[in-house]
Amino acid sequence: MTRIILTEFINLLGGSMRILLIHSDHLKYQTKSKTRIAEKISEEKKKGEFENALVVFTAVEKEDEEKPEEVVLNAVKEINDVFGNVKAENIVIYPYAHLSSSLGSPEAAKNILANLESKLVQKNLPVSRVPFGWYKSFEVSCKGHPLSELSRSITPELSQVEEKTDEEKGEKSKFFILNEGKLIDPNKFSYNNQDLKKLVDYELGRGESSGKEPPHVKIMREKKLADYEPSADVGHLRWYPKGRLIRDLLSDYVYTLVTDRGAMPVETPIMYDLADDAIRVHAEKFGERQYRMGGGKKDLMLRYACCFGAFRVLSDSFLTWKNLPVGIYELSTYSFRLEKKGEVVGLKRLRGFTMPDLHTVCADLSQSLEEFQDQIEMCKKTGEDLDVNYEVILRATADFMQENKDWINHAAAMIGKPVLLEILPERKHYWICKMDFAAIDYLGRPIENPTIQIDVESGERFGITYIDPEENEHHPIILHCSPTGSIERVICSLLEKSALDMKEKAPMLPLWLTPTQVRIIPIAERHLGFATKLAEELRDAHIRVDVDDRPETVGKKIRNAGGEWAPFVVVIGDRELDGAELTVNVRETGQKVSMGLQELIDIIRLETKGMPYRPLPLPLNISRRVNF
RNA sequence: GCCUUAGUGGCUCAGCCGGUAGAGCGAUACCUUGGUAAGGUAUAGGCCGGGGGUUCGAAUCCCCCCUAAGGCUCCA
Repeated sequence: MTRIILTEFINLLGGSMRILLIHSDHLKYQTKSKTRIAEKISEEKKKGEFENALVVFTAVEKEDEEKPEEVVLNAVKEINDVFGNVKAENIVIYPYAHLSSSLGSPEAAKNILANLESKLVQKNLPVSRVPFGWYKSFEVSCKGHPLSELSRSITPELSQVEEKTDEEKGEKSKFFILNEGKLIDPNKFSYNNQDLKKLVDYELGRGESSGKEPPHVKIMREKKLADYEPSADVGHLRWYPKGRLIRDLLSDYVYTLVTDRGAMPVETPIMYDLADDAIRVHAEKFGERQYRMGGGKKDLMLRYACCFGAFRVLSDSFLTWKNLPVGIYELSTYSFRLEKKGEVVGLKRLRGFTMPDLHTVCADLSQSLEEFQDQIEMCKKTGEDLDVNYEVILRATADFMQENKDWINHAAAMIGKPVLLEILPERKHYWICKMDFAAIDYLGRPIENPTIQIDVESGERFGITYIDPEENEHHPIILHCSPTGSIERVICSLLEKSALDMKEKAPMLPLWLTPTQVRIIPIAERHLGFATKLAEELRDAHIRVDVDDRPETVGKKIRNAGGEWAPFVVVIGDRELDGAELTVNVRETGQKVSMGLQELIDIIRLETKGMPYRPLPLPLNISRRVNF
């Protein structure tokens, strides 16, 4: 690992002292033989071992010879800063010529390093220096935390330290609250909406952490929706019938939502050949976070979204201006992202997840902006249908912002409440503008759900073209949109919301997503026949119903029905047998209501109107049900 | 990936200065045929996360690994 980083680092050429800082559990070295430029050392310096050490691999370059004092001062400052941050116990200066391709003279280097050592000693720091000019064997074990590997170029300019980590950091984004066309400093905005405040706090990196477990994890297991699968990789779930039902209903929902608006469903492979240049370049942006597959002759990666499949379909299609805009939709069962282990949590962050992915090909920017607005409406609608509150972040590059101020204002106004606006100084990724919708979880942290992005790179990269009325070829602009965000995160949001509700009322899922909509409880065995007949009628009316036929007390069966969040519970005894109305326990209100069967059917039909339906894929009788 | 904490019947947990593995819920059987949030009795169920070590003896002590939660970082 260390070797890889060293090699990469050498490629960052320039002129100035090069240091590579490794916070290590231990460093061990042993001198082997002298070179011509070896410094004289005592016997005890010939080997050394250090625990919890900040190892400073250092190369002195030609340029440093001009202003050695300044270089040393700046290096001392930098090393001291990092030392304080990582809380190491030792500092070890390790001459490492291979960091530079423009080395200074050995004499100058020896002086600078010795000087560096003595300056650090003056600051009472526990510093040691490894001998210069010897061939040495060494062993270093890197701790691996975020600050444990840093590389720096130290220049002679006073207190100017050029930071060169793996990721070149440019200018920072600017954040505003955008409300009714006005930009307001997030720190000065008076928040009526606590969810927006939580989102802003989190985005600006000052969300407080309560150290609690997100409640949806417990609920998803308790309700037998899903569970971890220990025999798979971390972050891959097994889904039980009730969870699978909810997933299927959500899939049906998004399918209808997008196809109603003209998108065409496709299905594409889950793995791609990295020999394809476009795929490789696009995939490289995802860096370490891809699942790779070897085995055969090909180097394959598992898809992290449907982009590749959609782009390949589009680039092989013959598109004309008459076709545009055109949407291609796919539900990625599954998408794969090799998230870091510590980042994987419940339904919120997975390595294998299901993402509705809509790609819309637009002729030009103005067409894409129009489509974008339609998609804002679509995303808003999902929040209403799922009964989840979204807060919105609008992100744009400075250029885009400049040229499309009115549109930005209009897009924000469509949300109908203040939104967080991030302005990026320059384009970092493939998009120039995106809108993210986030639900806020029980612990006040965002769950990133729907998203819309304007992609200005992929058209060209993947060779997607269309013909305009004059028969000229153009690369289109492509919108990426997930109207709900990943199916798992939707369920996550619903469960987190129910945990919040629990403080005030009985938690439940939206009626159209609830596995058991009506639970029928016969009091004694002689009521079972009537109960079953009733259940069959409800089932024929496309209502998910079951019968608790177990020989238990009514009290216990009521309690169990509550535990399953059944929105309607009907108790059947002699009174009902005699033709009286049904007594229905309504979970939402906690009331017992008398009504006829048809009335119950109508209530449910009305509340689930326009939403997808699937039958309950479980035995009608609870006694026959598998306990997962 | 790193730091911290945890892993004991299906679930929630007790036991943990080493000496035969416990409870409640759930499951099964029987009794009870009941009217709105746990009826009664009995029974079964455990490689104490995995591997190695220390010891006459390990759920318990030590080391490594796996898994989970929290934190750091990150979701292009």
